[in-house]
Amino acid sequence: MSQKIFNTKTRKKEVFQPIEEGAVGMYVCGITAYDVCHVGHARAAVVFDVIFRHFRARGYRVTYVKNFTDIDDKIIDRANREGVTITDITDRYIRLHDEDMAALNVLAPTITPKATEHMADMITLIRTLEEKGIAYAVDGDVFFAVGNYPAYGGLSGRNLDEMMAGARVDVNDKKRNPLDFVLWKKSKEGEPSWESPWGAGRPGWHIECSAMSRRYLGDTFDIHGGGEDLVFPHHENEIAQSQAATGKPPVHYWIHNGFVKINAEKMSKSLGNIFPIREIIRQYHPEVLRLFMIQSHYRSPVDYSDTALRETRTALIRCYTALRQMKDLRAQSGGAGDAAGAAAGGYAKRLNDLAEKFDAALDDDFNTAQALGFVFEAARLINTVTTAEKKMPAAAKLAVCNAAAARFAHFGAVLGVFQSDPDEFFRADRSLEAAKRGLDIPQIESLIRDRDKARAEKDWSRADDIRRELAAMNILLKDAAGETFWSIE
RNA sequence: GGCGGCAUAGCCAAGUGGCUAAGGCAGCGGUCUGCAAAACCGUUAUUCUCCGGUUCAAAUCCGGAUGCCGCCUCCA
Repeated sequence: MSQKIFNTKTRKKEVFQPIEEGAVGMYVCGITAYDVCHVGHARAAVVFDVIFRHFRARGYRVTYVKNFTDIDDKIIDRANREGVTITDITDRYIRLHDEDMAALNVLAPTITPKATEHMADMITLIRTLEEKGIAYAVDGDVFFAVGNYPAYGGLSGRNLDEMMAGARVDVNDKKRNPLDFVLWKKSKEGEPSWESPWGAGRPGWHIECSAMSRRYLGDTFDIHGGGEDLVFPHHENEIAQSQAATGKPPVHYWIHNGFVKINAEKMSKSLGNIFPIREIIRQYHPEVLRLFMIQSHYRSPVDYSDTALRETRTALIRCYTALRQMKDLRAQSGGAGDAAGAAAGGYAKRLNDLAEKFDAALDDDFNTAQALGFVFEAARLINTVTTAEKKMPAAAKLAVCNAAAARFAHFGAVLGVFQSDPDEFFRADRSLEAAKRGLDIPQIESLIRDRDKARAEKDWSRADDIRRELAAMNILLKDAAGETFWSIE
């Protein structure tokens, strides 16, 4: 089974052919470090994290580069407003970014370069373009001449004439063509600047990615990713710069993730509907947000809402419930179990089939939604064995659970979910929900103890009174063999 | 104005030429249970926005209509 990838450049699903057998070079546009990360960043991060994880699970050696843009107008604005240096700003938001990513179980990329640490690479690239007559300097600024690069527009499916007709381009007297874009920008008084052959200035936005991807992955590499909004102009310009400089196409496969909408509206500062990751995970377990992202295909738009997250939480609880049953069963009866018994029920084979289908779904353009379907089927299978199967011998159940545990470890490792111990997960979930509703956990647990006592004495009416009292607080009780399990809502 | 995408059950969401149209949430009936809950079983789209066409065969391909959305300006 070969990997397939939808390539933005050709708008087709293509069979992935790595440049070097068994290896993948992947560059993804990271954040501009001037504010905290929001749901949109979470989606991009999770999407490419799963791609990274899947490639590794399939045995590829992956070099995953994700940059930080740490010099930019927005950063300068913020630094000026706060009266601090741009490094104060970028250090702060890179740190917060790293915290958020860790919370979401996003693996650290192989290399996380910063623009400001690659000035020499950028200047070299711009000089090359200048020497080739594709860039021109005017009064300390350097522009890329789109007219001298005939393939311009190849990624986004536009051509120069159409764009000229569109006319929504900014007016700048220095540019020869309104569509020319800046490679190097002369610094104004008091702005951060770097020395260059064109005087003190700073790089344009697009050049950093051309320079850094080339530095770490070479003139041509396998995969370049980012949000769909980056297709034009950012990635279009990146291709133009790189290819004009090196004479080679920089990227074989372009992957772009879809946007997150908020309650069916575009997320924007003016609508005030930006949800920072750190705010969301105060309300929901981080795996809820993560599962929410992988429930749909990475290219479709997703609509974020509290209702959607609540439903996702219920689905995640379903999985953790299965994992908890499995854990309990394995704890009660240790050992290898009866493999023949597991095989007899057909369970071992079904688990095996599901695991194969799971991997195949991800091979097909990273279809996490489809893969998740098989995960839920596996969860049902576990529940059947642990709770519904009445006549199955314990040793056979144990063997199924052992096999299922290995499968779930794989699902979890690739999707980046199910990373908590089930008891830990429910504890965290209860405490989040209790905090949201202002409920007092020790008080709840004391009521449950009272009820357990009443039940032991077969005082059913007292037990039911307590159940009703707790139900009024949205507390749900589940009487199990030894103890009463509870959850909120 | 230019470029592109999407339309599948009450809701979310896979499926892109041919087995019974995944899966999740919600609902209903049952099993289990002191009562519950969870779990399991069954059930909820004879049909994939609409109209034409291609084909032995289409949700899936082609043409058209309608509706929604994104990009073209900083943006994951």
